Amino acid sequence: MNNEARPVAAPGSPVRGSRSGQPIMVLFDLLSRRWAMGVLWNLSDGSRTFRDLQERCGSASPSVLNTRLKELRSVGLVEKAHDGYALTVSGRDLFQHLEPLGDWAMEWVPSLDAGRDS
Amino acid sequence: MNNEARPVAAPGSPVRGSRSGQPIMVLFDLLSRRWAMGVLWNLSDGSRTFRDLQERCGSASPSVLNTRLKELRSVGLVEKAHDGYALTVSGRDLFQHLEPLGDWAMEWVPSLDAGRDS
DNA sequence: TCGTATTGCTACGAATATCGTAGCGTACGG
DNA sequence: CCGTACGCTACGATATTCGTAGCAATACGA
Repeated sequence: MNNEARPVAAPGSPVRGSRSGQPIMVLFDLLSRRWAMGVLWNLSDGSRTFRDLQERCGSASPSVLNTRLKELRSVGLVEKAHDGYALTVSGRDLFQHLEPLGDWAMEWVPSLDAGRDS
Repeated sequence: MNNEARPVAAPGSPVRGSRSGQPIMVLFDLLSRRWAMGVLWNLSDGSRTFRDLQERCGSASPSVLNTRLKELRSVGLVEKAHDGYALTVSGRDLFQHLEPLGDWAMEWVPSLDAGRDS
């Protein structure tokens, strides 16, 4: 199959090219997988079902979504709740550091149009 | 060719599945491309040459690196300096929101080993 | 002027990741 | 039963990334 959860981290050993094994690169490696951040973001305000999550992530394919969920669960950022998936304590902790990006993005995005042509 | 800079954003229109067009999703879409965050991170403490960046990014292939650089430049986060590449003002601004992740990662990574087997 | 080193970058086939769609098995309500 | 929603798997088609080779331009010393 193609949607196996790729190993995450093992800091100090090369993962997806993060040869340095620096913690931040391990984290970037994880977060830069498709929809990883989107899942954290969408779980931030409460637990959601698999299919709900799917919609909110631009109809991401179930295989990738499931893969991301496995990975995020394997590193203890996400867990299963009786009513779907939810952030763990450290998941919420990480989200707090992601949250400011939301405000930043809202100021940044308009400046994109500025340089877009007409 | 394969290493064309993919369009970034156009908030409101679907990009790589970010159907919502929410600014944060536009940003996530950009940042989750391979090495995007790594480039920002490695440029944070001064300008670097193309090849220097390459090394620091786990020997990322030149094609991807160049593609990322094009994209990051096209959205005004990175610019060419006489001695390589450097963050722009808003690039540094964004980095400030990324930086706390470094500390977080250093506390988080050890907890990964804990649950890794024996 | 001739190496030769370094730099920025392109080319391109092979390897991976992601998408899109179909569909299975379970649980629940009517 | 029947319909619906759920979590999730299967799998071929696409898209992205890797790995390696190599070229043009610049800089440096011999």
